Amino acid sequence: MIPRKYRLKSPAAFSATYRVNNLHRKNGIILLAGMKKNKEIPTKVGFVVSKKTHKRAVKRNRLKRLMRESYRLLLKEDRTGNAGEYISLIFLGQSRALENDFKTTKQTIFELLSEL
RNA sequence: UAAAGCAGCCGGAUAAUCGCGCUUUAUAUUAACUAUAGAGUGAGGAAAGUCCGUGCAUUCAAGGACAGUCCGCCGGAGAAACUCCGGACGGCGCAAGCCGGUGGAAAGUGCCACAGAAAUGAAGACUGCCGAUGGAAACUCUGUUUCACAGGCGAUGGUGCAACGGUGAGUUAAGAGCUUCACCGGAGGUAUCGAGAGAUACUUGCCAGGUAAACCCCGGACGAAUGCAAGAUUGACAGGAAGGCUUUAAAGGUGUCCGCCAACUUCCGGCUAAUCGCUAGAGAUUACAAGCAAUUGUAAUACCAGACAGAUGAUUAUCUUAAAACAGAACACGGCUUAUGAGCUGCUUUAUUCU
RNA sequence: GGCGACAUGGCCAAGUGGUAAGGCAGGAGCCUGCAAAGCUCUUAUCCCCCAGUUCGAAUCUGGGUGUCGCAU
Repeated sequence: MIPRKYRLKSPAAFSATYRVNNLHRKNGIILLAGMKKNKEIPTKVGFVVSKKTHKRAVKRNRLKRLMRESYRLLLKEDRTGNAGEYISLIFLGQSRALENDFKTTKQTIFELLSEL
């Protein structure tokens, strides 16, 4: 789990990020990036796996945890690419990504961040 | 040994590193927020489905009548329940055992397609059986056949899920539960046993479909509505509609009516943030006692998730044969139902073999 | 998390316990010189699934699955 100050929290922030519509897809995971920042604040991240993706809460939570852990480790290793230039990021999990293990998920997240 | 039945257990553990939620302590900061460090703690047997029942909260009412909803063998347990335990009866199984929404169809109404003479009304139209009497025919002339018909009968009709108890015999002109018989099924009565559901025995020819998971009748239970996104507090922001003089109609609250409450103001609607609600309980564990059991009582012990974009993850090692199945708390609790992995333990039944 | 509704041919759908209407679409035929229109015929043996009640269930009862909605 990542610390609280790096989390995207308010519904308004989520809808603002969706409006920018800066999409990157790979391997069942979609990355949405918000606007570029003009002052020094932490980049906030949200993780979403909708109920339409899978009915069971266990599998949805599993995917969210894997994505979170991947981002946390990349943040710690300082390998997030240009992600620091954006105000907010959202990772959207889709049904294709449900079966992936941790290593695959981490590699996917890394490649997505490199595309920014 | 094999095949079954019942009851119960487990639902990974330990360590290290990197991390997260909550509580709390210390330090920094005037305080709060926040940051750092330490300590404690952190998903299930179904947390699920939301199928029942409660607590809790708000609004209305606290009265009466009607309606409505639910339940339905007996006894017990329980806060209550489409709940549990013990029994009765019925069904299934060789058996251990399992399953059952199991009051009333003779209070009434409805429905019973097609087929069938007829589908509920105790009908006897029809098809039939018998044959007093009268007529006719032929002959072998005590009679036989045939026609009409008063009457007797309810056996015959093969359709249907179902045909007015069933099967066989007797009786008879023909026949029939026909107070004739045998066996069987049901119903009533009496006696005994049982707390009761009911059981057993004797007896009465008493025997007149099914459906109530159709309306209904009987007996019993229930304040209603809305659900923690209930609701309370604090702070900031900010409305909309109707009526207004009289009459009529309509208009607020509870299922309806009466009644009652509210009536110049009433009704509707809030938005945002924070805090509370929020977890010490019809609770958990252990022991003892009562009871066949469900369950109850007493004592001791500890406090054991409480989030709000929503906490349990990642990597490695060891153990176990293997670490897998179903699956994630959101106010709480009692049940039911459904999903599910690898096994283990105990008892019981049946079959076979050996002693 | 809470509350509620629905499921009938390929599509839209009616159906109060007794053979599952109708329209559109599809197929075949008639008509026409050829088409369109019109006419005739045809397509449900699992009425979302599994049990139960009943002689008989799309319909009644219980359980499950899926889809959609409400406060938003």
